[in-house]
Amino acid sequence: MAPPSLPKPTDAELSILQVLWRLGTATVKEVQESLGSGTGYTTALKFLQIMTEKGLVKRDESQRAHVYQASLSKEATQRQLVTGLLQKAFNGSTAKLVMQALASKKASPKELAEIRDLIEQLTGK
Amino acid sequence: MAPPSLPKPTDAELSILQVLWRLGTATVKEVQESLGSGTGYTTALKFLQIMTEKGLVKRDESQRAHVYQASLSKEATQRQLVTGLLQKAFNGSTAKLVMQALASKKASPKELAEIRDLIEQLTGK
DNA sequence: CAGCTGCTACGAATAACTTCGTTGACTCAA
DNA sequence: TTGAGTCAACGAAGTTATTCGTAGCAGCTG
Repeated sequence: MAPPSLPKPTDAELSILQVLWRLGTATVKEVQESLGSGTGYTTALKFLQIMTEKGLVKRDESQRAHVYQASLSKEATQRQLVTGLLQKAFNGSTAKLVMQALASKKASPKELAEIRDLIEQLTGK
Repeated sequence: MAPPSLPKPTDAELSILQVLWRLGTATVKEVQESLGSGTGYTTALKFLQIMTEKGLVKRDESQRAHVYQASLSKEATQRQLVTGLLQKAFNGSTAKLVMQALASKKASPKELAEIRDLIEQLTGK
Protein backbone atom coordinates (compact mmCIF):
# COMPACT_ATOMS: atom_id res chain seq x y z
CA MET A 1 0.00 0.00 0.00
CA ALA A 2 0.97 3.63 -0.18
CA PRO A 3 3.09 5.12 2.61
CA PRO A 4 1.02 5.75 5.75
CA SER A 5 0.79 9.43 4.75
CA LEU A 6 2.21 11.24 7.72
CA PRO A 7 0.18 13.72 9.73
CA LYS A 8 0.15 17.30 8.60
CA PRO A 9 2.86 19.20 10.46
CA THR A 10 1.75 22.09 12.64
CA ASP A 11 3.12 25.57 12.06
CA ALA A 12 5.79 25.16 14.70
CA GLU A 13 6.77 21.78 13.34
CA LEU A 14 6.99 23.24 9.89
CA SER A 15 9.55 25.78 10.98
CA ILE A 16 11.67 22.96 12.32
CA LEU A 17 11.32 21.07 9.08
CA GLN A 18 12.47 24.16 7.23
CA VAL A 19 15.69 24.05 9.23
CA LEU A 20 16.21 20.36 8.57
CA TRP A 21 15.63 20.79 4.85
CA ARG A 22 18.20 23.55 4.82
CA LEU A 23 20.81 21.68 6.82
CA GLY A 24 20.10 18.17 5.61
CA THR A 25 20.79 16.62 8.99
CA ALA A 26 21.17 18.33 12.33
CA THR A 27 21.41 17.82 16.06
CA VAL A 28 18.98 19.37 18.49
CA LYS A 29 21.48 22.07 19.24
CA GLU A 30 21.93 22.94 15.60
CA VAL A 31 18.21 23.06 15.04
CA GLN A 32 17.66 25.20 18.09
CA GLU A 33 20.35 27.65 17.07
CA SER A 34 19.00 27.90 13.55
CA LEU A 35 15.59 28.74 14.92
CA GLY A 36 17.03 31.82 16.56
CA SER A 37 16.80 32.95 20.14
CA GLY A 38 13.05 32.69 20.29
CA THR A 39 13.03 28.97 20.98
CA GLY A 40 14.69 27.28 23.94
CA TYR A 41 16.74 24.13 23.73
CA THR A 42 14.29 21.87 25.50
CA THR A 43 11.48 23.18 23.38
CA ALA A 44 13.32 22.27 20.22
CA LEU A 45 14.18 18.89 21.71
CA LYS A 46 10.58 18.21 22.64
CA PHE A 47 9.43 19.02 19.16
CA LEU A 48 11.99 16.73 17.63
CA GLN A 49 10.91 13.95 19.99
CA ILE A 50 7.25 14.41 19.16
CA MET A 51 7.98 14.65 15.47
CA THR A 52 9.95 11.43 15.72
CA GLU A 53 6.93 9.73 17.24
CA LYS A 54 4.74 11.09 14.49
CA GLY A 55 7.20 9.95 11.88
CA LEU A 56 7.83 13.43 10.54
CA VAL A 57 11.55 13.10 11.19
CA LYS A 58 14.05 10.26 11.40
CA ARG A 59 16.51 10.01 14.28
CA ASP A 60 19.99 8.54 14.23
CA GLU A 61 20.90 7.65 17.80
CA SER A 62 24.29 6.19 17.10
CA GLN A 63 25.96 9.38 18.24
CA ARG A 64 25.69 10.83 21.68
CA ALA A 65 24.00 13.87 20.18
CA HIS A 66 21.19 12.37 18.13
CA VAL A 67 21.08 13.41 14.51
CA TYR A 68 17.76 14.29 12.94
CA GLN A 69 16.57 14.40 9.38
CA ALA A 70 13.23 15.18 7.76
CA SER A 71 11.30 12.09 6.64
CA LEU A 72 9.78 13.75 3.61
CA SER A 73 11.39 16.09 1.14
CA LYS A 74 10.47 19.73 1.12
CA GLU A 75 8.66 19.25 -2.16
CA ALA A 76 6.63 16.28 -0.96
CA THR A 77 5.56 18.18 2.13
CA GLN A 78 4.69 21.27 0.17
CA ARG A 79 2.62 19.14 -2.13
CA GLN A 80 0.83 17.63 0.83
CA LEU A 81 0.05 21.03 2.29
CA VAL A 82 -1.14 22.47 -0.99
CA THR A 83 -3.31 19.44 -1.60
CA GLY A 84 -4.83 19.83 1.83
CA LEU A 85 -5.62 23.47 1.27
CA LEU A 86 -7.00 22.67 -2.14
CA GLN A 87 -9.47 20.22 -0.63
CA LYS A 88 -10.42 22.19 2.44
CA ALA A 89 -10.74 25.66 1.02
CA PHE A 90 -10.92 25.49 -2.76
CA ASN A 91 -13.13 22.51 -3.43
CA GLY A 92 -10.32 21.01 -5.43
CA SER A 93 -10.15 23.83 -7.93
CA THR A 94 -6.50 24.33 -8.77
CA ALA A 95 -7.34 27.30 -10.95
CA LYS A 96 -9.00 29.15 -8.09
CA LEU A 97 -6.07 28.48 -5.85
CA VAL A 98 -3.59 29.73 -8.39
CA MET A 99 -5.63 32.85 -8.94
CA GLN A 100 -5.73 33.66 -5.25
CA ALA A 101 -2.04 32.94 -5.00
CA LEU A 102 -1.27 35.37 -7.76
CA ALA A 103 -3.72 37.88 -6.34
CA SER A 104 -2.33 37.66 -2.84
CA LYS A 105 1.22 38.58 -3.62
CA LYS A 106 2.71 40.29 -6.59
CA ALA A 107 4.77 37.70 -8.38
CA SER A 108 7.95 38.92 -10.01
CA PRO A 109 8.20 38.90 -13.81
CA LYS A 110 10.68 36.10 -13.44
CA GLU A 111 8.21 34.03 -11.47
CA LEU A 112 5.44 34.78 -13.90
CA ALA A 113 7.64 33.59 -16.71
CA GLU A 114 8.39 30.39 -14.86
CA ILE A 115 4.75 29.74 -14.31
CA ARG A 116 3.91 30.58 -17.90
CA ASP A 117 6.49 28.12 -19.14
CA LEU A 118 5.10 25.43 -16.91
CA ILE A 119 1.60 26.03 -18.18
CA GLU A 120 2.70 25.92 -21.76
CA GLN A 121 4.45 22.69 -21.07
CA LEU A 122 1.36 21.16 -19.51
CA THR A 123 -0.96 22.58 -22.12
CA GLY A 124 1.14 21.58 -25.05
CA LYS A 125 1.35 17.99 -23.99
CA MET B 1 -6.00 51.37 10.24
CA ALA B 2 -6.43 48.17 8.30
CA PRO B 3 -9.01 45.66 9.49
CA PRO B 4 -7.73 43.72 12.51
CA SER B 5 -7.05 40.74 10.25
CA LEU B 6 -9.08 37.98 11.77
CA PRO B 7 -7.53 34.79 13.11
CA LYS B 8 -7.00 31.96 10.69
CA PRO B 9 -9.99 29.63 10.85
CA THR B 10 -9.33 26.06 11.93
CA ASP B 11 -10.30 23.17 9.66
CA ALA B 12 -13.58 22.65 11.46
CA GLU B 13 -14.35 26.34 11.34
CA LEU B 14 -13.57 26.38 7.66
CA SER B 15 -16.17 23.75 6.93
CA ILE B 16 -18.72 25.92 8.68
CA LEU B 17 -17.64 28.92 6.67
CA GLN B 18 -18.11 26.88 3.51
CA VAL B 19 -21.72 26.36 4.47
CA LEU B 20 -22.25 30.03 5.22
CA TRP B 21 -20.70 31.07 1.93
CA ARG B 22 -23.00 28.70 0.13
CA LEU B 23 -26.16 29.75 1.94
CA GLY B 24 -25.37 33.40 2.43
CA THR B 25 -27.01 33.52 5.84
CA ALA B 26 -28.14 30.64 8.00
CA THR B 27 -29.38 29.66 11.43
CA VAL B 28 -27.57 27.15 13.60
CA LYS B 29 -30.03 24.49 12.54
CA GLU B 30 -29.45 25.15 8.87
CA VAL B 31 -25.70 25.07 9.30
CA GLN B 32 -25.85 21.87 11.29
CA GLU B 33 -28.03 20.17 8.72
CA SER B 34 -25.79 21.26 5.89
CA LEU B 35 -22.83 19.76 7.68
CA GLY B 36 -24.46 16.35 7.54
CA SER B 37 -25.09 13.92 10.34
CA GLY B 38 -21.51 13.93 11.56
CA THR B 39 -21.93 17.07 13.62
CA GLY B 40 -24.38 17.51 16.46
CA TYR B 41 -26.52 20.58 16.96
CA THR B 42 -24.78 21.85 20.06
CA THR B 43 -21.41 21.34 18.43
CA ALA B 44 -22.42 23.51 15.51
CA LEU B 45 -23.85 26.05 17.92
CA LYS B 46 -20.67 26.15 19.95
CA PHE B 47 -18.59 26.71 16.87
CA LEU B 48 -20.79 29.54 15.73
CA GLN B 49 -20.54 31.10 19.19
CA ILE B 50 -16.77 30.83 19.25
CA MET B 51 -16.50 32.09 15.71
CA THR B 52 -18.64 35.06 16.68
CA GLU B 53 -16.24 35.85 19.49
CA LYS B 54 -13.31 35.58 17.11
CA GLY B 55 -15.08 37.78 14.62
CA LEU B 56 -15.13 35.15 11.89
CA VAL B 57 -18.91 35.39 11.62
CA LYS B 58 -21.53 38.05 12.27
CA ARG B 59 -24.66 37.26 14.25
CA ASP B 60 -28.07 38.81 13.87
CA GLU B 61 -29.91 38.26 17.13
CA SER B 62 -33.09 40.06 16.20
CA GLN B 63 -34.80 36.78 15.48
CA ARG B 64 -35.38 34.09 18.04
CA ALA B 65 -33.19 31.79 15.97
CA HIS B 66 -30.03 33.82 15.49
CA VAL B 67 -28.92 34.28 11.92
CA TYR B 68 -25.25 33.93 11.06
CA GLN B 69 -23.17 35.17 8.19
CA ALA B 70 -19.48 34.94 7.33
CA SER B 71 -17.52 38.11 8.09
CA LEU B 72 -15.16 37.73 5.17
CA SER B 73 -15.92 36.66 1.64
CA LYS B 74 -14.82 33.29 0.43
CA GLU B 75 -12.23 34.93 -1.78
CA ALA B 76 -10.78 37.06 0.99
CA THR B 77 -10.45 34.03 3.23
CA GLN B 78 -8.92 31.94 0.50
CA ARG B 79 -6.43 34.69 -0.11
CA GLN B 80 -5.59 34.79 3.56
CA LEU B 81 -5.02 31.05 3.69
CA VAL B 82 -2.92 30.98 0.56
CA THR B 83 -0.84 33.86 1.82
CA GLY B 84 -0.26 32.05 5.08
CA LEU B 85 0.85 28.90 3.34
CA LEU B 86 3.05 30.91 1.04
CA GLN B 87 4.87 32.42 4.00
CA LYS B 88 5.08 29.33 6.17
CA ALA B 89 5.98 26.70 3.61
CA PHE B 90 7.15 28.36 0.42
CA ASN B 91 9.29 31.22 1.63
CA GLY B 92 7.03 33.55 -0.28
CA SER B 93 7.70 31.99 -3.65
CA THR B 94 4.45 32.09 -5.56
CA ALA B 95 6.00 30.20 -8.43
CA LYS B 96 6.94 27.25 -6.22
CA LEU B 97 3.47 27.15 -4.78
CA VAL B 98 1.84 27.18 -8.17
CA MET B 99 4.11 24.42 -9.35
CA GLN B 100 3.27 22.20 -6.41
CA ALA B 101 -0.39 22.98 -6.90
CA LEU B 102 -0.23 21.91 -10.50
CA ALA B 103 1.87 18.90 -9.60
CA SER B 104 -0.44 17.78 -6.83
CA LYS B 105 -3.56 17.47 -8.87
CA LYS B 106 -4.06 17.25 -12.57
CA ALA B 107 -5.76 20.45 -13.61
CA SER B 108 -8.31 20.17 -16.38
CA PRO B 109 -7.51 21.74 -19.77
CA LYS B 110 -10.15 24.30 -19.00
CA GLU B 111 -8.44 25.22 -15.77
CA LEU B 112 -5.07 25.38 -17.44
CA ALA B 113 -6.50 27.73 -20.02
CA GLU B 114 -7.90 29.94 -17.30
CA ILE B 115 -4.58 30.10 -15.58
CA ARG B 116 -2.77 30.74 -18.83
CA ASP B 117 -5.04 33.64 -19.61
CA LEU B 118 -4.46 35.11 -16.19
CA ILE B 119 -0.72 34.86 -16.60
CA GLU B 120 -0.82 36.48 -19.99
CA GLN B 121 -2.86 39.26 -18.55
CA LEU B 122 -0.39 39.83 -15.73
CA THR B 123 2.62 39.43 -17.97
CA GLY B 124 1.33 41.66 -20.70
CA LYS B 125 0.71 44.59 -18.46
C1' DC C 1 -51.60 29.06 33.56
C1' DA C 2 -49.15 24.45 32.77
C1' DG C 3 -46.49 22.25 29.93
C1' DC C 4 -44.17 21.37 25.48
C1' DT C 5 -40.93 22.91 22.01
C1' DG C 6 -37.19 25.24 19.99
C1' DC C 7 -33.29 27.58 20.92
C1' DT C 8 -29.29 29.72 23.30
C1' DA C 9 -25.91 29.67 26.97
C1' DC C 10 -22.85 27.39 30.20
C1' DG C 11 -19.58 24.42 31.39
C1' DA C 12 -17.22 19.91 31.43
C1' DA C 13 -14.29 16.51 29.29
C1' DT C 14 -10.84 15.21 26.11
C1' DA C 15 -7.15 15.82 23.04
C1' DA C 16 -3.57 18.35 20.81
C1' DC C 17 -0.14 22.04 20.85
C1' DT C 18 3.55 24.67 22.87
C1' DT C 19 6.89 25.90 26.18
C1' DC C 20 10.10 24.74 29.82
C1' DG C 21 12.16 23.24 34.43
C1' DT C 22 14.33 19.52 36.33
C1' DT C 23 16.68 15.23 36.50
C1' DG C 24 19.90 11.83 35.49
C1' DA C 25 23.29 9.72 32.50
C1' DC C 26 27.61 10.02 30.27
C1' DT C 27 32.25 12.24 29.07
C1' DC C 28 36.41 14.52 29.64
C1' DA C 29 39.98 16.61 32.05
C1' DA C 30 42.45 17.89 36.23
C1' DT D 1 37.47 10.41 41.10
C1' DT D 2 35.32 14.37 41.18
C1' DG D 3 33.49 18.39 39.13
C1' DA D 4 31.91 20.83 35.01
C1' DG D 5 29.71 20.47 30.81
C1' DT D 6 26.59 18.23 27.33
C1' DC D 7 22.60 16.01 26.22
C1' DA D 8 18.23 13.16 26.22
C1' DA D 9 14.07 12.03 28.79
C1' DC D 10 10.25 13.10 31.76
C1' DG D 11 6.67 15.52 33.22
C1' DA D 12 4.08 19.67 34.32
C1' DA D 13 1.60 23.64 33.03
C1' DG D 14 -0.87 26.78 30.09
C1' DT D 15 -3.41 27.37 25.78
C1' DT D 16 -6.45 26.19 22.00
C1' DA D 17 -9.57 23.01 19.60
C1' DT D 18 -13.41 19.93 19.52
C1' DT D 19 -17.45 17.63 21.14
C1' DC D 20 -21.52 17.43 23.94
C1' DG D 21 -24.70 17.12 28.12
C1' DT D 22 -27.49 19.86 30.69
C1' DA D 23 -30.01 23.81 32.04
C1' DG D 24 -32.85 27.59 31.38
C1' DC D 25 -35.55 30.92 28.76
C1' DA D 26 -39.21 32.34 24.99
C1' DG D 27 -43.42 31.69 23.25
C1' DC D 28 -47.28 28.86 21.88
C1' DT D 29 -51.24 25.75 22.84
C1' DG D 30 -54.78 23.91 25.11
